[in-house]
Amino acid sequence: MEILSSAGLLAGLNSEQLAAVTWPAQPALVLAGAGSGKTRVLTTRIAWLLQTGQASVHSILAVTFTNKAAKEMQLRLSALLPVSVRAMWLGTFHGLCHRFLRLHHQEAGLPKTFQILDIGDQLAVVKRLLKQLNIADEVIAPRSLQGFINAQKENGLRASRLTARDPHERLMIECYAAYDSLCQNEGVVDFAELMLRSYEILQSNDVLRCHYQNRFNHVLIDEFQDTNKLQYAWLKLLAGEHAAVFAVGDDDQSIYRFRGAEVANMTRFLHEFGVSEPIRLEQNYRSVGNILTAANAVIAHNASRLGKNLHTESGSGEKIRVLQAINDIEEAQFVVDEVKALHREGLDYMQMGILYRSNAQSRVLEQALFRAGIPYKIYGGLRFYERQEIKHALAYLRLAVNPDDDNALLRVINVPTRGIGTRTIENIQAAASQTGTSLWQAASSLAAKNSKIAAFIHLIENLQAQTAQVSLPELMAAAIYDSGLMEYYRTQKGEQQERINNLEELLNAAVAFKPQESGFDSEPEYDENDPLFAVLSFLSTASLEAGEHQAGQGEDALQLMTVHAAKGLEFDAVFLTGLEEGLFPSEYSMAEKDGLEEERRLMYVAITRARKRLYLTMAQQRLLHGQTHFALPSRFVDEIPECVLQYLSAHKNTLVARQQITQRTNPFHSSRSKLADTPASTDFDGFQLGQNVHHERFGTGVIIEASHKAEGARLTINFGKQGIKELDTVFAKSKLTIIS
DNA sequence: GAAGCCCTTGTTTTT
DNA sequence: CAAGGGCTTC
Repeated sequence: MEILSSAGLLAGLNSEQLAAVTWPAQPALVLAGAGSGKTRVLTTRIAWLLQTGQASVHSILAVTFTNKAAKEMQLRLSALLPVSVRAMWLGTFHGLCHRFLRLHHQEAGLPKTFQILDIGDQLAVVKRLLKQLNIADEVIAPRSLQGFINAQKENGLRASRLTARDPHERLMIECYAAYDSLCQNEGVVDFAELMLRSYEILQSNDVLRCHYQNRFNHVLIDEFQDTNKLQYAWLKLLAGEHAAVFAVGDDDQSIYRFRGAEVANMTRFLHEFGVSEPIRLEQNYRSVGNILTAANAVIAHNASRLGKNLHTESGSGEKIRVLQAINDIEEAQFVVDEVKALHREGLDYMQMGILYRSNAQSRVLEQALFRAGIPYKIYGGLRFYERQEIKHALAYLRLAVNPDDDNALLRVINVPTRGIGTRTIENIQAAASQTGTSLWQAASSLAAKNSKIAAFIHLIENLQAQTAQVSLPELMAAAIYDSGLMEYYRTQKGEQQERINNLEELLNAAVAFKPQESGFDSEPEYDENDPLFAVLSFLSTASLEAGEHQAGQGEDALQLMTVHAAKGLEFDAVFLTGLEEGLFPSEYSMAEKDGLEEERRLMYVAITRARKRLYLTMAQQRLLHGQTHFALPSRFVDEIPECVLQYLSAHKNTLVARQQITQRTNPFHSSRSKLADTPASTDFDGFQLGQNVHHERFGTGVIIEASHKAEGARLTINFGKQGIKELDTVFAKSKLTIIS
C-alpha cells in the first residue's frame, strides 16, 4: 500500500533524482548542480520518508540557510502530503538554534526573555564596549572587533580557548571575553551565539544531547557547501551515531567563504560519514545548452572541485551576447535598449535580471532605467526590520520584556526627545558601572532625583505591565503611540511620511502575526498560554527574518541585484554587467589564496541564473570611487568557448570579429588614472585612454595613461602578466594593434 | 539638540 | 562620487 501511494510521489523524477530521494537510511551527499531540481529532491525525500513510515514528523530535522528556502520547503512539502509541517524541525540553522535555546533557556543560562542582536545591534554593543574599556577606534576598529568575534564563534572558539600571538591580538581576545560577558549580563545573544550556545549545551548536557540524538533519525541539510565549522559540528553532534544525514549542496556554488563557509566541509563529510561517492544531479532543467556550455567551461578552470558537468535535453539555444562598451554609461544604455526590445517582444520585466558584482554598480544602471521609464526593483537596501523607526519601536517592546537590554534602552531613552541628553546618559552609565548593574537599574535609582528619567521609567513600566495583559497588537500600538514615537515622526520636518507608513505597517504585521508558526506550539516544554509568548516570538522573528530585502512589490519590474543575491533565482534573460578585470574578478579577491576560485564560482552562479538568453557586458572605462578606472574584459569571458559567444559592437548591434585574446592567466589589476591627470585632448597619436591594445611582444593590455610628446605620444599600458609598460608611439606604433 | 562641515572610506552579506 | 561618522557651531 505504502509503495503504491509513494509511486505518485516519485513520478517524474529522473533516475539520479530517484536514487537520491529513495536513498536508504544512510549518510548521503548529493551534489546538486544549478537547476537540477535540488529542492524537489529534498522535499520529495522528506515526503517519501514520511509516507513509507521510515520517519515521523518528529524524527526529521531539516535545515536550510535562508528563511525563504525554509518556507519554500514547507510549502512544497504540505503540497505533497497532508502533514503538520509545524511540528517538524524544519528551519534555518539560526531559527532552529533559537527554538532550541528558547525551549532550554535555563540549561543555556539565558533569561527566558533573551533577545537577539542583529548585525547593527551587535555593532552598537561593540562600540559601547570599546568606549567603556577606553579603547580608541584607531587601536581597535569596532567593525574589526565585530568581525573577529563572529569569526571566532563561527569556528566554535570562545575567548578562553584562544591564545594571542601579539599584543594587539591579546587585546582583541580580551575584548571578545568582555563582549560575551556584557551580552550575558544584558540577556542578549548575537546570531553566531545562537549557534555556538546551542552547540555547547548539546555537548555538555548529556540528557539533552541524548534526547535529540534519539529523536532525530533523519537529518537533511540544504546548501551544504555554505556551512561553517560550527554548523558542521552542530549537525554532526545532533545526528549522533545513528541518524541518516542527507546533505545536499554544490561545491561549485560556494560563494560565502568570506562569511566563514567552508567548501571543504563537503569532502570532510564524505570522509567522516563514510560516504564513498556522492550522488550527482547533473541534468539541468533551467538553461539552454549554450549557457550550460559556458558555465561548465568557466568552472572547469577551478582545480579544487568534486567534479560535475551539467547537461540538458533542451537545445543549444541562442548564443551568449557579449558587448564591450566605451564606458559604464554606455553599458547601461545598451542594457536599457535591450531590455526595452525584449519587453516589446513580450518578455515581462520581472523575467529579466541585471546582475553585478558590487552594489556600487547599480547606480549608473538605475539612472538609465529611470530615464527610460522602465520599472525596476533593486534588492539589497535596508530591510524592513532594519529601519530606524522600526528598530526604535521594537526597542520599546524589548525593554518591556527585558529592561536590562542596554542597547534597547540607549536607543530610545531620548527618542522622541524627552530631555535626557548626553550628560544625563553619562550619569546613568557612570552609576551603572559603579554598581555593576544595567542601565535600567541605574536609571531607576536616579529617577527620584530626575523627573525626566522618572517619566521614561514610568513609560517603560507601563509597557511592562501591559505585556501580561494585552494582546501583541495592543502592546505594539502602545509602544508606538504611548512612547510618543509616532507623534515624533509626525511633527518632524522633512520626509517622515515613509517612516509613519512603516510604523503603521509594523502594527499591521503585529496584527497579522501568528506566533504558532514559530513552531513552539508542538513543544511540550513551551507554554503557549504565557502572554509573553507572542511578544517574544514576534521580536525574534523580526531579528531572524528582518523582512523583505526589496522595495515595492507586485508590479512587473526588472530585477537588479548582486550576483550573491541572485543565487537560487532564475530569469529568462540575464544581463551580467561589469565583467572587467579588477571588478569581476574583484581586485580584492586576487590578493588572497583561493580568492580567484571563489570569484569563478560566483561567475558560475551568475551564468547559471539565465534560462534562455544571457548577455555579458563590460566597459572600457568606469567611474569608481570618483576615479576613472580602465580595465580589460574579465578573464572569465575568455574562459568561455568562442563558439557559444556572439560579439556585439559598442554602438550598433552588429557582429564584429574580435581578435583572439591570449595569455591571460595572471591577475590583471585594474589601473587607475586620476581625472585631473586626463588631458583635454583624447587622441594620442591615434590612441585613446582605456583602449584595449595588442602588442606583438607584451600581449594584450589596456592604456591607462597617455601624454603628448613633441613627436607622437607616450602611453602607459597595463599588460597584466607582462606588467605595466611605458611606450613611445614613435617606436611602438607598428607593434601595437587596437582591439577595441 | 539640530544643522552644517570636514573627514574617511569604499566587495560580496543567507542569519 | 556619495554616504556615514565625528566634530563644531549656533
